[in-house]
Parts: sequence; C-alpha cells; structure tokens
Amino acid sequence: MQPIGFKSHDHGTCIAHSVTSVQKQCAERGLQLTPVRQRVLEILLAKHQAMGAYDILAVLKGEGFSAQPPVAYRALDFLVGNGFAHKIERLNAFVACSHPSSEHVPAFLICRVCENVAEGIANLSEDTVAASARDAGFIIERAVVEAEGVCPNCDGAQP
Amino acid sequence: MQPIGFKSHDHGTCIAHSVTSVQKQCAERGLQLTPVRQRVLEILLAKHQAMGAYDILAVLKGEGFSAQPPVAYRALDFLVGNGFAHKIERLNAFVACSHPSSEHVPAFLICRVCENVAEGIANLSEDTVAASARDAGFIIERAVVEAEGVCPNCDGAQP
DNA sequence: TGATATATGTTATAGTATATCATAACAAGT
DNA sequence: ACTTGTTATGATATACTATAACATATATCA
Repeated sequence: MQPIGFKSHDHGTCIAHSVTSVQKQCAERGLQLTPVRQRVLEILLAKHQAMGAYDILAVLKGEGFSAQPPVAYRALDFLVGNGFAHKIERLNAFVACSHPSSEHVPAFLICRVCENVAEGIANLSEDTVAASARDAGFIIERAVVEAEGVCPNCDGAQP
Repeated sequence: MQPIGFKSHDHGTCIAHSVTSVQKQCAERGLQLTPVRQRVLEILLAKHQAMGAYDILAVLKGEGFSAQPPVAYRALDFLVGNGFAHKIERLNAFVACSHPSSEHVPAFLICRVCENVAEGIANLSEDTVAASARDAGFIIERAVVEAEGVCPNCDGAQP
C-alpha cells in the first residue's frame, strides 16, 4: 500500500510479479490478455513513469504490431477499464497500476522534475469530499487524486 | 464551502458577486483583469458546467474579440494561474472557481449525465494521501480530486 | 521620454484521441 | 458444415486540444 515509485526495488521481479498477477486475474475474470495488451502492460511496467499513447506506439512499432493510434488506445482502454493501469489526466499519460488486485481510489504523486509517478491510495470516504458529496446528494462512482510536487530524489537537487 | 453546482440558487447574483470578488482581488494583487479575461470568466460563470477552450472561443467569436485559440488559452491560463478558475483534466475543460478567495485543494464532482460540475474542498492533509507522501518523502505542491458520478438531479432519471 | 515588462494579434503546427468501416478469429447453436 | 453472435484487430481519416513563434500594441515606472 506504499508508493513504490521513488524507492529502489528489484524491478525485474516487480514486473514479472505484476504480469503474472494480471494474467491470473484475467483468467479468473474471463478477460483476454492478448499479445498487444500484455505487451502494452509490460511497456508501462518497464518504468514508473507515465507514458503517452504515442510513446507506447513508438515502442510497438519496432515489434511487429500495427502502429496506428487505435492499437495503443484500445489496449490502454482494456487495461484502464479493468483496473490494470490508470490514466493520469494531468499528463495525458498512462501508468501501470501498482495495486492491481483491489478496488481503490488511486492517488498519484507526480514529480514535476523527473516525471516519475508513485501511486498511493486515497481514502476519500473519510475526507471532506465524501461529506460534500453526501450533502449534495452526489453519488461518486470513480475518483482520482492527482498531486504534483517534488520527489525525494529530486528535492534539493533541482529548483 | 458547500458545492453549489447542483442546488438551485440565484445565479445572477452568484455571477455578479463572483465577478466583483475577482475584480477586487485583481486590484489588490496588481493583476490586470483585462476585457478578454473578464469576459472569459463571465462565460465560465454563466454555467456550472465545464467548458472546453474551443467552446469559449466560439462565444468570444461573436463578440468582437479575436477568436484564435491562443486568445482563449491565454485568458484561461491567467484565470487558472491566479486561482479564479480550474481546469478539469478529465474533461479537458474549465470551470470558474467557486471559492476564489482561498487557497484550497479543489474536489470536483462531475456528473456524467448532465456534465454539471460542483466544486467542493478536499482535506488531503488528513487523508492517507498525506501519509503516503510523507512516507515517500514527496512534497506536494498542488493537488486536485476529480470524482465522476451522478448528481441528484440526474439520479433516477437516467442510467 | 524612454526602457521594460506585460498583453494581444496572427499564423502555423504539434500533440492527443476517436469515428468509422473492414476483416479476422473463435464459440455456440442448428 | 453453416450461420450467427461476439470479440478483437487492421487501416484510414479526421476531430479535438494545446502551444510555438513572431509581430504589434499597451501599460508601468524609473
């Protein structure tokens, strides 16, 4: 449940573990993790940075996949729609989900210097947000928190 | 501090009051609320819906202002940069700020049916988000909460 | 007044995302 | 086997969003 984007960790294992986990969930839920979809997930997992759809497309291009925009957007729609990735609206970019096994309100910590992204979990239900929504009679279906700032690796080093 | 987007209220007064408030703040802070800037603010205030830059441009077009994209984006940059409006990233659209007199983390309640937007205030400092950021050593400079769902006026009436 | 900064006008272009139609692959029922 | 339904992919074109770059004007102040 901790953000992992700014800590050093065994990233090879991190990737392998995530892919396996997603494969398992797809099997359980009757979802097809087709080659493009899995490859896009792997591309996202390769960094803890957000990637634009066209960045992903550029990677796919050299690998025998069709490289038209809809290819990337469809794969991303699948991943985002099923909770395996998130879109960071502020950046028009995508990241693999760090907590793919549970429903949650993702909270992104976006470093404006190095552009790395860590994903935490927000607990809006205990926030004033939930109270406002309740008072207004508004039913929240999905939510996201996007926070921009400076990560520990960049703090001090850069403006 | 309550969201007002879904409640009936005297909207004429609501607009006039907001404009006056922004004028006053601009005077105090040495900011120039030029004709385009004020007009864009008024256009945003006219609804509690988010408007795209090109929607705004279309309104300006009939009013003797230049209607090239940079005109709208510059006015919006001014308004957003000084806290008089917000950008809703999820919609690539803009709304006038409902609480223009104080620093705050805005929390948008976006109705996916009627597209109206209410603005509440989040208190992330008491949320798990703040704890995650602290643990990670991440310094949050700006943040926003975007929640999508169904407003009381649309609930029941629509899917 | 002149120097500097701020704001606007204008053209062109970059970057992001989707609509649309065609084709393929596979499963299920007849 | 044959049709039908469903899901995924291929491919083209286009819509939508945003900014770069440079010219001109207007404000502000030493």
